[in-house]
Amino acid sequence: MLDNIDKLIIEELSKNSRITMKKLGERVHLTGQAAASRVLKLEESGIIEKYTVTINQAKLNCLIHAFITIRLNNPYHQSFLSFIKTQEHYILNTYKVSGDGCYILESRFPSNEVLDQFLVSLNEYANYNLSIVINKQN
Amino acid sequence: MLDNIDKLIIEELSKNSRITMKKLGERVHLTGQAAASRVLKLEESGIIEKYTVTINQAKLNCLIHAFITIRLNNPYHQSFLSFIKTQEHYILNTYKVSGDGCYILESRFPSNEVLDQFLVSLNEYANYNLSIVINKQN
DNA sequence: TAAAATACTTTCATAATTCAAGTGAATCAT
DNA sequence: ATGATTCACTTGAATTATGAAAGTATTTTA
Repeated sequence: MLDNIDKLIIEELSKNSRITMKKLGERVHLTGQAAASRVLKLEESGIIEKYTVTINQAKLNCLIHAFITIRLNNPYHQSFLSFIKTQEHYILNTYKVSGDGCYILESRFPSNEVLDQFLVSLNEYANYNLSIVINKQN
Repeated sequence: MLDNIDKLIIEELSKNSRITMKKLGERVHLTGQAAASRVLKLEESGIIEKYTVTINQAKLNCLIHAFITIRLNNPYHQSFLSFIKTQEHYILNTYKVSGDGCYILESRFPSNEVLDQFLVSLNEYANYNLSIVINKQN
């Protein structure tokens, strides 16, 4: 289904999604038009989901990066999930998981104070386990 | 440092980093040229780190998405970290964390068999705790 | 083996980008 | 206060990329 050229295209777009089709074509030994039509197919097939940007959160004063494992005692998750939706400013990702917890949240906070406030509110809905990121390995 | 227009620009680029500068300008009521020069500044200041693409891993036959919490018994992490580097095909991200574990790995595997093999190898270096993602909440 | 489909190239009109020059407002030194 | 500098922007023009259409060669299908 995906040949080597498609894989190269995905690799190049992962490195820099704003590359022009012409240059992308050069990298994979195709014309810009041929590259563009392959990319269009990758989009239509849903393999390429979206083009996005990675932001240095620390420079935006979101210094605290944390994973929060959630344990819910009751089977009614909706109120917890609704609460999380109100906090979307801080929550990068919410994963429903098997294993130790019910959910894993990936989160960003500008300060310990804000994190503390969040955790106090969170505690009304769930027990949690906090892992603060010290460093992301390259 | 960042005004509202910059925030809007970051938001738009997060939604679609392949937007043309002309259209991006329209969204924030600027000319394409002005939008491009703001984007350039965001890049030079390091706030925009890179433009990338999100890929539907399931469609690439990487069906299993898991978080693995790592506990190391000994203080010599290097052999573990070297091992992880050899497995980069499966490891999306490695975070050093405070809290329950020493590291959190975000990983992708094409099958249970491959995951099993990985865990067997991993066990030579560390104890772990596996959380398989059932679902990512929108 | 003929027809159809696929993946590509070439060509060209259209559109976006980039560069240079110019405007107006805010800041700064005198 | 005022002239100079800087800043963020616009305008205009040359350069470059895109997208559509037509054409080619190879593979697939019936």
